[in-house]
Amino acid sequence: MKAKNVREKLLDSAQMLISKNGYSAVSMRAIAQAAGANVGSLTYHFGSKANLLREIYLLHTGPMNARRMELLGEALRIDDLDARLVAILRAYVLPAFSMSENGVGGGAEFTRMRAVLTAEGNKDASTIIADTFDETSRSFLRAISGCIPGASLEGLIWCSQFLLGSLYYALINPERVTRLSDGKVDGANRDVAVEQLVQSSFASFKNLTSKEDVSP
Amino acid sequence: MKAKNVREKLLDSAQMLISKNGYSAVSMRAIAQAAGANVGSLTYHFGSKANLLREIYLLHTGPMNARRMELLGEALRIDDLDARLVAILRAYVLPAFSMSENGVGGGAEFTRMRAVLTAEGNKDASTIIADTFDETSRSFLRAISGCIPGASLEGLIWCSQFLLGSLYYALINPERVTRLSDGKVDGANRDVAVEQLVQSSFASFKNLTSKEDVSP
DNA sequence: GTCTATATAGAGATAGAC
DNA sequence: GTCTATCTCTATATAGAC
Repeated sequence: MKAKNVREKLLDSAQMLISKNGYSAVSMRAIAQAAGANVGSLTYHFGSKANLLREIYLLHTGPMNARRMELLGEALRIDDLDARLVAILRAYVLPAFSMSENGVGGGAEFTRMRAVLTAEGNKDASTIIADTFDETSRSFLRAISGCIPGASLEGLIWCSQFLLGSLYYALINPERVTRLSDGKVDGANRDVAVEQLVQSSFASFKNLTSKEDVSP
Repeated sequence: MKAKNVREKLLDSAQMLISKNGYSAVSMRAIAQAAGANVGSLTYHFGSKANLLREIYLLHTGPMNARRMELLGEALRIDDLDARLVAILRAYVLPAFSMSENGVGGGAEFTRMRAVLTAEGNKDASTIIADTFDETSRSFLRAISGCIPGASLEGLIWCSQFLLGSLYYALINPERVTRLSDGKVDGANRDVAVEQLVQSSFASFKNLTSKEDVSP
């Protein structure tokens, strides 16, 4: 835990506030205040609010996709198709929920921020988000497809869409889990969330297996 | 398609704009302009932006939950557990995707707006959203539970969380489906989305069936 | 019931002192 | 590199004409 300079503190505060309240609702003043800095320093370091957002993305996208691809590579070495599929799904989900040691490469807060930005459909954000993650998604789609003989493209695409939606919502609204279970299930427990998500989407994907193709 | 008065037009425009861009990003001016009305008329009819949002909710929540509960009642009359579960899931999903004839009672745009508001975590919104839908969710949870012998509460809660997340994301980001499939799958086709979502979550829920309890 | 005009506050961004 | 001060624009909300 080394001391952070103002620039890093500003990036942290921005990510934290935007992931919680959305991009439009968070003012540069609020970001500066949360970082214990001044408004002027924001424009000095980043020039504009849109560019501040871009810098946050640049900090995470590369490392996060690298982690995903590395875990995917390991998963693809598994022979058993079911075990491989589970490993692939975990490779996709894990980096979205937890960061690497150096504090970049994904994590729940960054993912939650992405979820909020996607929902807002913000112009500043969409140009940045655009296809940053699509290449990785395609690699995972191919890998998943290889585990499910006879699955239709339509089914695969929709299931992967539902996987991402489930992932986002688990981070956006964990309170609902706790509330709906009368406190018996903790929505904020991310290890549990990851496992439940992996199991749930595994079942969905497996369900796509061509029904005619059940020869042993 | 009867002629709409200014008040109704303002409600429509507000819902449309907020569902697309988020609550904070949409100004009262933009809402008034989209409705072909004046800013002053907004405060006259609704008093404040927060209350405008409340009125949109009041217009939909009652009828939408009524439709869901009616469809749920029909589903519960089905004897076969698998067929019943599918019907229950469809009863939950359908009203979120399409309105009743009178133009209220849910629909994709209203649901999308709810998704965006949840993501933004907006204060004005959260007090309104709060527990408006929780009672319905609880009824569905009980009904689903009755179809899956031996399912754990934890599994049921998480699967229902993933269902809602999938539903929201299907409406928030349909472009991703189209883009990821190179145009081969149309993310905007809501009939298909509903069926894919029902099938996918059916498989997830069924997967919760206690493995020990497979006596015929 | 709907408009124009306006009050007040806050936004993003800039210039220049230190 | 970080601050203060300020410019300009836009926000919500209000008051009063029609």
